[in-house]
Amino acid sequence: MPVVNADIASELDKVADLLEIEGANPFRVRAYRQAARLVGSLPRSVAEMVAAGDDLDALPGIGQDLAGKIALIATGKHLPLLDELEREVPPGITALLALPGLGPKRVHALHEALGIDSIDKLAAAAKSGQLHTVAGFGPGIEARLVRALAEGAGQAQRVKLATAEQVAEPLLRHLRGADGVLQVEIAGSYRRRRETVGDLDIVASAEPGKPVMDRFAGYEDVAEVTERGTTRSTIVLRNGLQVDLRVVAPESFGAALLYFTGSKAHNIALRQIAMARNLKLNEYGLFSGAKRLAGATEQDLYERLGLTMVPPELREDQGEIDASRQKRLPHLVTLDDIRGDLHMHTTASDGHDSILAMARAAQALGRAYIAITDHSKHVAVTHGLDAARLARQIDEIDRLNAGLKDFTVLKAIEVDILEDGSLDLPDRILRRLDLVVGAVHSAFDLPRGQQTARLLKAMDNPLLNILAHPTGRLINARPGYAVDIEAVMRGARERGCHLELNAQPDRLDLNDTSCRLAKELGLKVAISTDAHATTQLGHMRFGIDQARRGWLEPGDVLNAASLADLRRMLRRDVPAV
DNA sequence: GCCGTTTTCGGCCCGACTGTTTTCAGTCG
Repeated sequence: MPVVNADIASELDKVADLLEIEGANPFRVRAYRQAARLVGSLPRSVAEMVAAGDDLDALPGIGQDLAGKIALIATGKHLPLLDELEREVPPGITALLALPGLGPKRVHALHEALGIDSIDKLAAAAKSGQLHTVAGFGPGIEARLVRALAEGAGQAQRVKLATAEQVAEPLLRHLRGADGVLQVEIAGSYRRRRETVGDLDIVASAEPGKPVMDRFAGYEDVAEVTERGTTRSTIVLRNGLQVDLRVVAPESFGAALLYFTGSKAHNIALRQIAMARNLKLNEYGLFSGAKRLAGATEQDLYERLGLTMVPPELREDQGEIDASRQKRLPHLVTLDDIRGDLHMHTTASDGHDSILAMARAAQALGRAYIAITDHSKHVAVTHGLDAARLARQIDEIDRLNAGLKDFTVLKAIEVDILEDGSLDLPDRILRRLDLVVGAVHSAFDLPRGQQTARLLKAMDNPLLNILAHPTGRLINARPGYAVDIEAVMRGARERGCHLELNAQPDRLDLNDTSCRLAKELGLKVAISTDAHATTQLGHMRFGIDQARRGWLEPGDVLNAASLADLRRMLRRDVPAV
């Protein structure tokens, strides 16, 4: 069982947590945190890089020492440093860091004074009123901890982007209606379009002395106001989502938006560029001494730092700063580039609308073509199609196309990839289709090698064109099946197959880092809605968000092509490479 | 622990808010 990047990242984070509680050099702690973040976001398997003899210390922020430690973890060995730290600091203690108001110093103090090394012991101490006997713990902090424990804090889960949008947009409108408000934008990971968000960061500019904070705190959906200042306030909405609002003067709006959009790593890199020029960058602007050089817009700030404006989706310190400096930023795909949609269902299987309804709705969204991809028979609960029913659907689509103007419905299927890698319908019927989308809906728990071989075997069938939701993950609900995604991508490229970025907000599969890997490997990605109703055709935008985070340009996206070009690229007898 | 057209040593992003304080440490983003 190979060690996956997320496991390595979590080991490194654990080291950072424990070092922090021990009071280690904060920059050493940061080095571990940055390494964890880097490893967690690498598209390639670190275990495989180690096996291939790649130099890990060529990675930014990884020196000889960390390279050695990462290689150790990647090969399944124990990290002596971690063992040592766990002897000194009880491992359960790190869970305390997740509580609001508890950082390394206070956790350390609690452990020293009362021997608290777990949430349970903290709860007991709070209940018996011992907490305020610890130096630095007054009634305020005690009350806050008691409340957090009662609410089961420490388990806050990030919410899906689409879910966050549902509460964010009305709040944004509420703030825009406030007296004296000039500009309001949502920043943070929401603006970077991460697949999930931990909280919302809102930046506003306003005329001085206007009651914007009152408007914010008085929002009807507020459960609690946890911080209330003149320039910064924090509320918790009734659904548990925390929202921060920062209000600045108009001349600082761009700087504040830049700062609160992050990511943190991107900001730090920008500040270092500013420092190298003897300038100071903060949320109020870019300064030379006391003189403000820029601040009203992000564009000005980037330009004064010798950079071109970086789209928020790329601000992860993953090479975008160098690309910006060299004017080599990608021209990211936009919703307007999308010409078609290659995965959707109808009433024939588990969809809610007819083929014609889906076609009309897609055309109204500006698409020129769609593919109808109902399930095949193996997914019985969806009333999947057998060969005979698919044959009738083919005829129905032919008749329908004859009556459509400037729009084409492609005959297709989402055929099940069975456990042995064979397809759920015979070639003789698949051959009559315009394209074949294949997907796994069963046997999720195969060993990694076997799952990978299953997908490669499915793609061996020259009738298969697109591998749908390639990892099978459901955000916040189910990890993907174990699979060597890079091997699948290489296999797809050799065979002239393509991979899907499923745009359902709970799938987003391929994810952003896999998209970037696909691009590096020269593989085209189909961004598809997998719509089960006309209303879901709009989910395309969530797919676009992740594609942009994955640096994809229109030329990397299969369904940004015209129908004629698409048909050419779907031909398996002429490999794309 | 990392890193280097100012450095192989001495730096490492910066500010707001809270609570517990009499001028600031800790936490957070």
